Amino acid sequence: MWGTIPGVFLWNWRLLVADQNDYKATLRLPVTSFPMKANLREKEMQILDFWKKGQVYPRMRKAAADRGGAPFCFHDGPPYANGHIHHGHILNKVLKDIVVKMRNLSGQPTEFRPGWDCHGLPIEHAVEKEIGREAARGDPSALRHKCRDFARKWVDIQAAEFERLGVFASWDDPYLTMSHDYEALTLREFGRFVGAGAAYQGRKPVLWCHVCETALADAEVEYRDATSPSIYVRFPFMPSVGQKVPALAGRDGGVIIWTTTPWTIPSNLAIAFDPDATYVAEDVDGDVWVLAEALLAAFHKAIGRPEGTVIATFPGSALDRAACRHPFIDRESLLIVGEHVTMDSGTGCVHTAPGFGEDDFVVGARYGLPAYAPVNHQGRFTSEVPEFAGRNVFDCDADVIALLKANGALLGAVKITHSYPHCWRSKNPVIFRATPQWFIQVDRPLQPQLAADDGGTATMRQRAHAAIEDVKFIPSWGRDRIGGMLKSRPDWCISRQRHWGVPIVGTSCDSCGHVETSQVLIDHVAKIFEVEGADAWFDRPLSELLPDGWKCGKCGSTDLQKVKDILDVWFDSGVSYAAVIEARLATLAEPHPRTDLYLEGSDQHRGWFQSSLLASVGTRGQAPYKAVLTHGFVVDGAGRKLSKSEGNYIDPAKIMDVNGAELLRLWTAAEDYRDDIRLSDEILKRLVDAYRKVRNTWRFMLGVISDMDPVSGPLPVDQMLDIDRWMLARFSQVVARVRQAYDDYEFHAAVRALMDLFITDLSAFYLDVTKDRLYCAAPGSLQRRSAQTAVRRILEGTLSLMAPILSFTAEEAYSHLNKVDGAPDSIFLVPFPAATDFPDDPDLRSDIDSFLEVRAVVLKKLEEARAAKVLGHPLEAFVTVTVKTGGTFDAVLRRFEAALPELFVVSRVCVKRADDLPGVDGPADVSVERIAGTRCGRCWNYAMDVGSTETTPDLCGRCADVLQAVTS
RNA sequence: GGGCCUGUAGCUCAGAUGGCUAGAGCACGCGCCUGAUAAGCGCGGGGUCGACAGUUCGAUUCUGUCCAGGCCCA
Repeated sequence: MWGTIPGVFLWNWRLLVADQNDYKATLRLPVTSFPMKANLREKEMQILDFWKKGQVYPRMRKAAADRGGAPFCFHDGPPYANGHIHHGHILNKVLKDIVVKMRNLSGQPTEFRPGWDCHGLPIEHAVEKEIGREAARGDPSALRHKCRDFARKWVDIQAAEFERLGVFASWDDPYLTMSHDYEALTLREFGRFVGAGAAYQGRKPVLWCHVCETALADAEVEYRDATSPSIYVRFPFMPSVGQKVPALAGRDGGVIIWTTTPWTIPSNLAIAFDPDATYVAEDVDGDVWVLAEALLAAFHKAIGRPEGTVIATFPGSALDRAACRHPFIDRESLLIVGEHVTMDSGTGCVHTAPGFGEDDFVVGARYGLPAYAPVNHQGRFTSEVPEFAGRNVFDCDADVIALLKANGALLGAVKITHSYPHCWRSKNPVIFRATPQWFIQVDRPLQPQLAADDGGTATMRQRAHAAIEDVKFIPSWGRDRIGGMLKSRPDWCISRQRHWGVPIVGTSCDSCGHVETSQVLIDHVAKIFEVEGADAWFDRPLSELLPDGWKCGKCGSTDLQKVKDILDVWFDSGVSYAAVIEARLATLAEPHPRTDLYLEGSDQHRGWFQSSLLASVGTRGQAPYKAVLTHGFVVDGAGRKLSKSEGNYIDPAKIMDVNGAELLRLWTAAEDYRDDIRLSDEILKRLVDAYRKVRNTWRFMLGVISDMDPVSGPLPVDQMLDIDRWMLARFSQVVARVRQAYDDYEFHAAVRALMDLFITDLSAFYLDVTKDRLYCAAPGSLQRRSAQTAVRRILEGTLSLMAPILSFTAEEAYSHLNKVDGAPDSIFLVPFPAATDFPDDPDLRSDIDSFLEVRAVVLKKLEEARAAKVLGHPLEAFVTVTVKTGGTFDAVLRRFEAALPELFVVSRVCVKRADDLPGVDGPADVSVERIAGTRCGRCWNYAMDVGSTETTPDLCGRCADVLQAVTS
């Protein structure tokens, strides 16, 4: 153990008779080496060391396995390997730790294999900053090796920080998304989608800087004010408009759009309406204009023309799939509807260029519109737009406006200043530009064998919806949340134009430009990755990576290049089920094994919960998990998000420094994680108080039982006193409640049930009223052993039940317990008690409940007597209780009559009975007076028989007997 | 702006198919003890159940709107 002495106390028998005036030495006061002051900062380090050296985590799992429980499969979601851990990580990992410990102690062997997400932009950025941009661009291999070192460094740091919290996990065997086998598997999983035909190349607008000639991530964009043209443009009706809205049949007119990027007008393919908003057609000097009713006045003010006469009113949905004509290109502009249309500004008719806007792309895709983007990587128009070919798009704004004007389509043009995205490096305004990307198609029918449950015809989206019906969400609204996102999500764009990740393995042909990949190619390269990692794709020439005979599938050329894209990191982590869990579960008899639990913050409904679901449904036809538990975010005492700049940030390192990790563990468990969980100084203070209560109560219990031999000391239950048996019966209720709370993942309810036990039942009642027997009764007497038996069993039970939460303190207290030979050396090897381990006695519990009602009256009367200075200590009281003859309370007091002074902690109790209790509201009429007589010098009771023994005139009969027995 | 969620004493949490003066523990106040002592015990004060409407004989509990806050989108 770690430098403490087990709490066996050797009584100094000679003291018992040393001084008749100092009877204190003849009492059995609590004795323990378990200190009151926790000194957690140092103690936790010793305990961590004990756990590590003692192999407690693996032995805990083995102990559960040896007991034959069904394994529980938990899967850790990988945090991102950059930076120190913060509150969110702590909350998440401690919750997982509680689950893992609770399952093991319940008898289900459970492994916690931690993981880290190692690829991706943030790490690439950090490294790029370190080595300089040019170096990073020039040598992707070197960049990747630095990224690998960087991620490895943070994995080690975070692992140490997590371990410091007392989290039991396989820290020396984590899974890393950058390990060779993981990278090989990630590629293979991509290969499965390729093999199934579910992965395709398409185009999608991404943020693009034409100066840097590169795609940008959201994080690489900063918003600053810019001046842009603001124009209103009329798109002339085509006949289909009149067919949809009869009032417009045969009329000249147009739909009015507004935009601040005139250069995108040549790429317009559609105009989007809000399907539920009201639109009007107004006659303005014989021409009919269509726009949203809500923006009519603002529009006319902007163009400086009075409103016309409204000739028709209709919902936006009325024009769905009608069409207008492009103002200067011979092309249709389809009228469509989309939820993204707002009435904030413009006309409610949104100019839609799917190649140049995210929303435009998504809504356009729904109508089968292509991501038309006739602009090259330098931001210049291609020859597809002959009017502007070769010119930078921003330089063309004025000419587009002029062209519109010449065609009579321009209704107004002004300059506005607004917030616009800029490249964080070149500081230039960026554009959205459709570029070639790789996608996983969501609405494609799955391979029939994967959708067998749905008759073999379901799409991936449909199958995903069906799959979550069979998942338990905790809380249950998680299903609605992920379901809602699933419903409207576009195809999964899995490519990134970056270096630090798993490459999309494929070739592009120098001769014909054909880009291709296949499952055969991928599996071939994956074999190389298994040995060398994904770095091989960057380090080796293509010729060494291709299978024999690989050539362009279109023209047969062998002049090929590597595809340069990498996979989205969400794909990496999304396949973790396949990488980490699947092989382990394959040994089970279940036909479609799934992980028992995923446990992450609620932001992961969009993140890992969903990427894992899609990755698994697309390749296995089922969800990877049976249950999904989500927790809220850490916020301050007022419910606001934590932020260093707001000054409401409490540094977790500081909390650990002052109060130890234990307090953060208690905080995690005590708060209801389904909502956001709050952290403030007051909350921490309250938790410190609660912690001390538990610690002191354990300390007292350890002290009280220190002289009882754990083998020969305890009494059989049927020999125990009523009140001690009651305590066990009450504890059996608590065990049931706590274990239920654990099973339901309601840790705060478990904490509450245990705290109630400690405060209300143990400290304020049971341990208080038992003190007389524990201190004064003869060592080895039935009275003492009866109480000690109850205390010991409850101590052991609560240490075990509390261990998943107060892991450090439970372990520490357990080390101070005098144990049976061969007893486990760690509390984590002691299984949870079962409720049935403790004999319930409903009649006894009910009687004590009634008794406690009477006790409340007595306590109140004692308080009144104290206030009136009639007495101080309750042992100075003589209590008379009058109850109604034949009632419940009569029977109850009769049952406990002999023990009443002990149970009220007073010297004498007289029970009277009456047929009627006039003016009494409550169970009994109670009166308190100061007791006459002499106080026993040893037990301080004012007993009737003090002085009845000649040799000890200052002792009561009981104490005289005790001393007599011990000394003779 | 949209989706999902939350709002009961200073703090953490209970609670009610709508029905007696809305509960607990802690904190706070007052007191006791000094044989759990940087402990232990007792008593007490404290809430317009986020706000406003509606349904109802009756709402904190149901419905709607609003306010405040959180996550994810836009």
